[in-house]
Amino acid sequence: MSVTSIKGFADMFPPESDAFTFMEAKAREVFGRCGFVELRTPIVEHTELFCRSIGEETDVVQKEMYTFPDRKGRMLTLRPEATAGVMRAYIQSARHTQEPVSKLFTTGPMFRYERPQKGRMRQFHQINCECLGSSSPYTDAELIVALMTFLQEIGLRDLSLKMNSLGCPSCRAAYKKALIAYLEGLDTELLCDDCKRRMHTNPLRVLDCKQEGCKSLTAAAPTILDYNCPDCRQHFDVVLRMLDAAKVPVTLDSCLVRGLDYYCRTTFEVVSGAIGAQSSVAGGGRYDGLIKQLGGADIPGVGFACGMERLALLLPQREALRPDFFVVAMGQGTQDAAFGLVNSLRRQGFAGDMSHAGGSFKSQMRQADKSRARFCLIIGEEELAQGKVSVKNMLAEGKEQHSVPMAGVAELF
RNA sequence: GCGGAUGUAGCUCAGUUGGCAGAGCACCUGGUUGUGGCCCAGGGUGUCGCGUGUUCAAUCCACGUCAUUCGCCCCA
Repeated sequence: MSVTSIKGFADMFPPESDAFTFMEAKAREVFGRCGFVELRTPIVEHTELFCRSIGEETDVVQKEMYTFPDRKGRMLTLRPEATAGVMRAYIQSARHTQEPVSKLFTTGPMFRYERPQKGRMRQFHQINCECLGSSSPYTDAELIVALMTFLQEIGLRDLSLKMNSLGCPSCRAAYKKALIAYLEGLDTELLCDDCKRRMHTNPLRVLDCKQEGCKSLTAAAPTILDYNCPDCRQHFDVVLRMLDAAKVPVTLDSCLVRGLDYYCRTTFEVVSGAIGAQSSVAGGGRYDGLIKQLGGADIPGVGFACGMERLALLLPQREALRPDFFVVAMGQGTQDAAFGLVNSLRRQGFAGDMSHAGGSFKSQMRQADKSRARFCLIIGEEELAQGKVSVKNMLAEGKEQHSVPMAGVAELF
């Protein structure tokens, strides 16, 4: 083959494409029930938007974005995540002047230049929900319950919800100080190279390091929850209480630190033990300062993103849809009648097919079987002459078959 | 950006101290002028990823390269 797809960019045929359609439909249904409306934003944005929202120092911005100049030299970027574009659209449309709280749902492809591996593509797909305009902890809880309901309704089990509270800018600063003091008190030579650097630039990320050495060193580190100020603590307590009331099991994880700079207070992540190294299937949190930081009003928000490729790896196998019929045409002049019958049935809302290539009777019967249709509709010269169709139930064991008028076939379904 | 593994038929994979290229599945045809699945019999022109080297001879050895994949990292 001369031209192939780009590394990390996948084609999807059934059953994978069916799985994606299914997930999107379920998401619209579940989140729609929870009051979310669908927002579609462009795939390409000004590069600056992502630098300002995700954070200039993050890995995503530093080395993972698809950034390029357009024909007039303006720097554009293929969105690496959805939240920034949603915020931009929200601010640009002055949505907050039309409604006090906006609940927005969006889905589509995202792009990051990373090394592909299981559950990680360069073009990947996310389902996103953002709730803007409410700082209530009930909003955090509602969003998380909606997410867990969605995951349950697409058939996922054995997921765990990890939660943490990063506090507000002021109490987080106090925690950072304490954490740095703790880290400096350790034998820092035992930390990995990344963590030696990170402990000053972004000390919270040291907690999230996967290296065994770092893990054991940080096991006794001060916990961010202990440093949450009374307001933050109370906020988080209400969230946890509401999740408990909603029977959503939660695991507190003081090491859960999100990779994007804009998060504060509630953060959460849904992980699976069953899909390899890329185990995080959904993640999100509160980002109260983000809209203001992007030039909008001082409006709070919470949201999450859900990785569809990773969900697809966990999705239980679903049986493919069974068509209602397959028409077999045999003999002179039968193909026109068969073509008409297929169209008529399809217009009545039934699903089915026929072979346009003809072929032997046996060949057409094999196609009928392969299509998994419930009924095989046979039109031969004899049937044609009588205006009838022989109907064979393909799911029955024996040779059950009977003849019905062509106009009355649909009644059998 | 860094490591490991793997590239042989449409798919999953065998294979040879270096000597004519294999299986299962799938697909097609037939066994039955018009009855699928099960069974049986047939049906393959594969640049053995690509390039270079070693050799009388390379799918096999060496080097390079590209691709895929699993990890690291990062994140959904």
